[in-house]
Amino acid sequence: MNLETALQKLKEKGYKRTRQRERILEIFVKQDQYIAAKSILKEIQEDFPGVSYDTIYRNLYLLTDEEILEATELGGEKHFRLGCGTQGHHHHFICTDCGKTKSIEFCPMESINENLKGYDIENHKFEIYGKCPVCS
Amino acid sequence: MNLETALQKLKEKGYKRTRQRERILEIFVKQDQYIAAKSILKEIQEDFPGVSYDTIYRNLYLLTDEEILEATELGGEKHFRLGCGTQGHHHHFICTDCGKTKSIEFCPMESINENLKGYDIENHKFEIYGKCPVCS
DNA sequence: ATTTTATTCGTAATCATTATTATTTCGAGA
DNA sequence: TCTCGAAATAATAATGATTACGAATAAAAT
Repeated sequence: MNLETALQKLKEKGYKRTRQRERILEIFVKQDQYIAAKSILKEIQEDFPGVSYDTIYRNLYLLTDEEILEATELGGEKHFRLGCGTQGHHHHFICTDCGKTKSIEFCPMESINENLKGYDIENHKFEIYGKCPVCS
Repeated sequence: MNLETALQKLKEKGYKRTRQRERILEIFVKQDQYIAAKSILKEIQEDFPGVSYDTIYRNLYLLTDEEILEATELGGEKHFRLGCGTQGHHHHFICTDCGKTKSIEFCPMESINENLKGYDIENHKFEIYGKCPVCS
């Protein structure tokens, strides 16, 4: 996803186009990997010294809700990356060192055969963690 | 695993048998499911009103290191349960309303057949989200 | 330009977890 | 049984990530 597509998506939902929001998106467009809130804050502070965690988290969650970003948890911290909306449903291997990912086409929901009668399934998460070839 | 086996295991390693440690183990033996540190603390405080988080975490990690407990992360909190021998590795359906979980015996890692050569796999997560029968 | 409303800033609170230090308890050996 | 040193605990404070809040600001609608 590119910057303009993401901004367009926000505009359609009635969200305002702010400099901070733009800057956050830029970071994700540039770096195709999972990034921690802390790193986002640090990078944004170069342009907006007064930016607060409130702004960072509010936007990260907003963008995640709007399915522009995807979230996961690495080492006790939430990390975010640009969504893969166009590429169809898939999962990821995630490097716990650098945050880079590799797509996994296999989806466990296709193979699962458990008795979940009465359970209303809305979503699922399947992720493999470890070290990528570069980091291992 | 039963209480005596676990205590025996600790004794062999030279760890002392304390009332708190015993009580923590009892809880896990009685409830065969993942439990958060907070819940352990609450239950222990009925017998030992002054027990501190330090004691809880120190023992949970000790027991995990000694492979008596297993740890995982659910909803941003570390959870622990008795190690294999009773139930084995499994995953969860998690209700997004009430937070209750249901065990899923199926593990996608057994069925996956992707090319991950060069990737050092350390861990994985498979969770299904939705509404449990009570909440749906 | 004015108004409306979302968004941000600055700061404080919260929550889980970890660390510190003095005190207590366990249990091995006398 | 008693004593003693090591281990464990209690009480509390610190940390780090995340969330919350009121006042101020900025985007966009009229």
